Amino acid sequence: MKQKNELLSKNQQLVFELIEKANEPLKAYSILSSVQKKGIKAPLQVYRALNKLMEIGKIHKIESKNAFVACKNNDCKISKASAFYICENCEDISEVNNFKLTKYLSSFKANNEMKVSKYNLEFFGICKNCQIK
Amino acid sequence: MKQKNELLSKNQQLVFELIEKANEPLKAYSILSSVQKKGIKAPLQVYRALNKLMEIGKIHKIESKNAFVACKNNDCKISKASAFYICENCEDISEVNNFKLTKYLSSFKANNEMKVSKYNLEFFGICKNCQIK
DNA sequence: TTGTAAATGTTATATTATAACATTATTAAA
DNA sequence: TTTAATAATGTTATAATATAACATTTACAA
Repeated sequence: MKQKNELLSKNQQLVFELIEKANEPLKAYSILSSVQKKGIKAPLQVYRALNKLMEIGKIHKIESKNAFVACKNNDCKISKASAFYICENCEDISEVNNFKLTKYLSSFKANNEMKVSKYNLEFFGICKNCQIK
Repeated sequence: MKQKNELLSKNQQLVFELIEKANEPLKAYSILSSVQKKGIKAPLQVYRALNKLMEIGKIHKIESKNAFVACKNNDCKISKASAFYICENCEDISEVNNFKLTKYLSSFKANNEMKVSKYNLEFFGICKNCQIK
């Protein structure tokens, strides 16, 4: 099986390290400005790395925010199934790691409408921390 | 209860009619060019109408496509819970109308992480029609 | 009738993403 | 080990998506 930690190219490595170390989703142009010291000069170089990283399941895109996070599910099988909690108050985003949910959605078939090969789910609400305040 | 068919303003009406009649998700600038004959001149006028229509649940945004569709679930209760099938072959998009799924996701709580008030789910795959070909 | 919120109109600009084309690196097969 | 194919890179320009800021008008409840 293709491993998630297969060798990354130079640009892919730079972009991935940045995303992995961040404790929040990063936007493409913010990534760009962070890696400009390291030789990446143009948006396209970032987008190409991002696209590749998504393809191999090392990162996910938070569609509603146009931002990118490292995959926390260290299992390449579910790299094409992503789910997130997004706090509407503090903007904190975390990946849902719930086996039942993954199983339920991955095998979801309604009226035989479609062979589902991938999904993305974004839950919005108020996170635990913000509920206390 | 606030009705979904509450009175819309002029611009909101124009934009909504267009989206409702379309048989595919529409993009903001495509909407703009369609309504330019009818007095709407600037992107912002379209975006403002779109935002309002989303707020009251008459349309949804397909986040992965930056496109907008009319809500097919004629029940305002679930206007904040949207799910779609997206065919990766023909780009056809349809709203999932599955009570069990809605119920499952609306009441989803994992580790008490978050009070979920809204979600968006996008399934990708190959639609029935494209599977035949 | 008047004050407030919502909607509109308008110009400019910010943000996100890809097209097109030239070049270089990597890899697998002959 | 050459060669051919694929992937990755570099670069400039531009397309596509979305909001800021400000002035004005409309709707409507107090």
